[in-house]
Amino acid sequence: MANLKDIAFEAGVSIRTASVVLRGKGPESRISMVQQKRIREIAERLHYRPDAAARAMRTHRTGIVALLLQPALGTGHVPNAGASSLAFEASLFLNDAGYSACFLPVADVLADAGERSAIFQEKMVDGLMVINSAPGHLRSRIAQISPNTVWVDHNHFESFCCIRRDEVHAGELVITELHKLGYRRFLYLELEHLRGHYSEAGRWDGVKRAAESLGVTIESLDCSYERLISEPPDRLRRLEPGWALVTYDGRLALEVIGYFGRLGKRVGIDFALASCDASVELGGPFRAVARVAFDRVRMARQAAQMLLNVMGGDRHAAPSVELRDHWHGGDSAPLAP
Amino acid sequence: MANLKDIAFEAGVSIRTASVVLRGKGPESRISMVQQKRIREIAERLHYRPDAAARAMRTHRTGIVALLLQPALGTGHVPNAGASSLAFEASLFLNDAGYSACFLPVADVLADAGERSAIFQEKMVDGLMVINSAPGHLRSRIAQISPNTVWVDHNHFESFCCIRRDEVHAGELVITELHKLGYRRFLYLELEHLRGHYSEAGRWDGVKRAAESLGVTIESLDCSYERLISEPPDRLRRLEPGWALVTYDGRLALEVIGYFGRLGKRVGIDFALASCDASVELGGPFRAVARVAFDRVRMARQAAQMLLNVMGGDRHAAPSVELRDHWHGGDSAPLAP
DNA sequence: GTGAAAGCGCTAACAA
DNA sequence: TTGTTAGCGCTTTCAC
Repeated sequence: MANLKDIAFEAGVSIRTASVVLRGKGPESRISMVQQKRIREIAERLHYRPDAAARAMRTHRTGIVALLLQPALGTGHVPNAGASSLAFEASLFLNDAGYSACFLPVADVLADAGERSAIFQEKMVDGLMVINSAPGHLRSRIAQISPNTVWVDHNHFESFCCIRRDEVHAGELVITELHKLGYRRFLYLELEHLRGHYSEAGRWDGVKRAAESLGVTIESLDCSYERLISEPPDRLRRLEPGWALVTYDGRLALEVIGYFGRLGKRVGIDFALASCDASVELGGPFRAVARVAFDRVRMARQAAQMLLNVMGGDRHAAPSVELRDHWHGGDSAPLAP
Repeated sequence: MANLKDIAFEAGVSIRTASVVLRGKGPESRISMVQQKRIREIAERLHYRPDAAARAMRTHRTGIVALLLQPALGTGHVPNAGASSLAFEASLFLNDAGYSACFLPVADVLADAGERSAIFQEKMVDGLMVINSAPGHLRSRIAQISPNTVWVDHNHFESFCCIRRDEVHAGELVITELHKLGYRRFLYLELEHLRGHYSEAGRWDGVKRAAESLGVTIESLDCSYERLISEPPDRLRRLEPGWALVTYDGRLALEVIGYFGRLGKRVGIDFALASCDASVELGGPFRAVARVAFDRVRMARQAAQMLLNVMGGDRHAAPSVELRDHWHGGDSAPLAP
């Protein structure tokens, strides 16, 4: 495989000239257009491709960032749909800026030194994006890997380099919007086994606070995804008309639809349903379920931009933000009967 | 940040000794245990982390592999659930073998030279895994990037380095199993706008062939995901008892459930349904839908192992395979009435 | 057992 | 406007 020296030799110029031209810095260095064209042609003819390692060694920039993800509950090693779509979208923005994104399980960072992925044992990444994982003792480990870290949708939240959703607002929004539709009694469904993610407390806080300030009835019910099917709680079966079901996330909403569907009950007709989160699970035929919308593309773009700013050396160009979502009426929570 | 020279100086040994010890080759080089321990302690104290770029430059191995993915229809830039879970699982196996996986859109490879991601313009990856994408003119481009390529679930299939599902068998299996349950009339739902993926022809071939050889009735119906909701085909509404619905994939099955659910009809009770593919979309409350199961973890492991073999220099240790799935009865297609 | 030194391919400072 | 050259941090051969 041809290298710069070969190109330079073939073109009868110095290595520097070849390097400058092939990096696109020809104009700045005022190298004649004829030379530039010739050198580029020769490079192409010899199938020249720069050696990323050599460049990285000189410039102390690898062009690689790591996106840390946490496997979803009960799915082996695959992150939940929301986190992975966020990662894919962020990855694209980073690509456009010349970076490549490695997707890695956050557990690797916490592992003992010898067990960690090469990418963490070695000096390899220019930056890090931690997505949607709960463990708290991550910070010091992360700091050792790269000072350029952005925390996305994470419990850890400080003045800079953090971006997440305003979960309390999401909870409040669901209740106030359903209240406008005439609902006065709410049953909030949350996960039985909490992961310790801030959204769990946040959404319930918002829901409860809004219900209290509006003076309406709010009950809560714990349920695991699986139990909704294997032993559906009595409280659900006894649900009377006029009550609105509010779920912690899209997955629970889906389970509810499945549960009632098996009884021949129709969402939005026989019962009202809204979700605090519009994750990808609520796509497909359930895209019209009432919920707080969440623009993951926007969040991904902002997160990527923050990381780019930080890697550019300007931490202060990445002030933390909490994003607010808007209500998406859908058709699963029509006017209260 | 400390480098090998610092460690060697601090320990009063040569750079070579430090290098050998810290790479864990101490025993082979018969370096005294005392020295080894001392050097490792010093490295830890100085927070030594090897420079991946320098190592890569010397060894001509970067430890990076790229996983090429194709965005799903209508989802912006996110691959479908099946492809991404496969990628995540494969990524884990590669991690264990010391590699880090960059997730990249396959479109980058096809882009013009200047538009391609740095990772493809430069010499950066040790290997490539192409997952589930249809474009045919990919091969020559891929060959330029890395000779170490494994094709997963892809139209391209030759003697080595390819792994995919036996789609014809999947189609046959659905029909023969439903036939055993007493069904004699089948309506096959497929996508209206084909992507050109081999599974589209394969599943239909299998379904049709099995139906013909069993001498039963088979009809097919084209439908897009969206149209199933906006303008549901008349043929579906007129579906009589005794017919079994067979869908191309899980997403279509989900749309069917949604469509009938809106009419208050229950899957597995009011109509029979089976899917040729059990993608992640059919998780959650719909995990019991009858289908051909598909063990993506197994496929991911095999694909990763093939890639490792090829990168190890032994292409012949990676013969192509077509994986067969088994039937998963579920509860959506009970004994025919 | 250990050390000295060459060199991987590239960039950038300096020289001409 | 272009060429020369010193390293970046590591691995590895060879000499001791």
